[in-house]
Amino acid sequence: MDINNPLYKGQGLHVLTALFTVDDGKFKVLLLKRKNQPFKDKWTLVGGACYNNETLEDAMNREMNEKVGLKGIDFKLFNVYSDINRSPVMRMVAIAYIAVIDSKKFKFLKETSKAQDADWFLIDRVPPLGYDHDKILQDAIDFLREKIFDGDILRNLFPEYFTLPELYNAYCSILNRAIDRRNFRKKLLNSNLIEDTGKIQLQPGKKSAKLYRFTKDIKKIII
Amino acid sequence: MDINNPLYKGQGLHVLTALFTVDDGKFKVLLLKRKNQPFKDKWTLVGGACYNNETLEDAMNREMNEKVGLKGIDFKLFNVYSDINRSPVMRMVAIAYIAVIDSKKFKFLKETSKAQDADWFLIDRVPPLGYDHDKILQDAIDFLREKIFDGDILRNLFPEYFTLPELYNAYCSILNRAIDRRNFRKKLLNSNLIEDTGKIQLQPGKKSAKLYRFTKDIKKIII
DNA sequence: ACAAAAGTGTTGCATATACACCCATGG
DNA sequence: CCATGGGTGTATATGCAACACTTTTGT
Repeated sequence: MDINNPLYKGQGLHVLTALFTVDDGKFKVLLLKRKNQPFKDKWTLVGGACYNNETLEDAMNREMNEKVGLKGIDFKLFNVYSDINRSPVMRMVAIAYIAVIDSKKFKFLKETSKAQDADWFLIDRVPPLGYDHDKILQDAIDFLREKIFDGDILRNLFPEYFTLPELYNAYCSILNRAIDRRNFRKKLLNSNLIEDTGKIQLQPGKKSAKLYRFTKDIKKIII
Repeated sequence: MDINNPLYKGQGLHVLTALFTVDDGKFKVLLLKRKNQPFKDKWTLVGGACYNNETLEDAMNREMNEKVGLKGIDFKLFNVYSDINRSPVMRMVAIAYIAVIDSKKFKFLKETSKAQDADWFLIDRVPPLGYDHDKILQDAIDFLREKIFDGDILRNLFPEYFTLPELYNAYCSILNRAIDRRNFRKKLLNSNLIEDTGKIQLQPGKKSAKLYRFTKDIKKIII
């Protein structure tokens, strides 16, 4: 390739994550309020520009830390966005990831040097977003709902132990519909996705529940 | 973003397609022999750099035409590759697509201004490729085999009519294993992926076979 | 005793698999 | 009549959906 061809110049890469949680039975997405132009003061998904000396995954980890103070999040690629004018600053192609985390174990920062605010938003109370993030978020929701039974995409929502009713409620919240409890138990227990830990969770005011965990061997989703 | 930050400069985008066919019952991939540096004289997948005034899809169509003279191919995203040194020229992130076409209807050019040679290679007779295309090709094969029953990814392999035995042979070639013929028929005919055209193909030396076509409404694969 | 949540089985239906024979055609 | 390849049905197993009652615990 001719590195001096002007058609190759001035291209950049965005990395973005639609970062979800289920908190108090509610399906939510983490948004941040931008501190800088473009789209200053607008809410967007978590992300930013990839440097030329890092992989996309490294960039996503760095941005997650810089913008909202989160580290060690697993994310999965789900799409790529390349409309020429999706950024008003320069040509930026967005690589879009999805992640689901436990909002009690992964605490975001309300303000950082790169964002003036951040918060969990109910999925049906999302304000208009900057860039093309409205569409990207909707695609991410569709992707998550489509793939939720196909792998361990909820692993980081329950990084340690969990009871089946907890997992069940997370599924129902994300899918926004009731699932049959008995069928859900059978399906999950017959999969090799989760395993019994032998431990019991004593719950005040409730019957005790068995504790499960995600199995170590990752069952990957091919995007 | 600070457009003058040197960390944002000098990034480029590759678009690549692992372009497959089934020809004479053999699963093959289209490779081209590079005319220019880097990797001059090496075989690679079809692709090239994306310009800053076109979408990735436009770039892929243009490269497909420039490098091997093919137009109007449908391709699907399957992965992204961002190792920093995957190109020796500059930082290039590769967006990788997959496509399957009818080698009798889509004729490639042996030589173009951008490639000194091109050819279909048996999938198990692929020479060492330039860039990281060996890995990308292997990922593409895995993806295709994983998704082959989930959508119309073979639509362009049979752009018009086809008989069920023809489709059956394509599946077996790609999967590299025998499928039960009766079960294959039931599965495909019960799906709404293909439909009977009412036409019959008279075949010299064989029993006539019904002709089918892919249905219009595309059943999309969420990548 | 009652309220709240955990836990458990069966049946019917749809889909996937395994498997063998008949039919049409050309030579 | 035979070789080639197209076309078909049945039986079994497995996965999915619908459905209600019992157990534990705290109040």
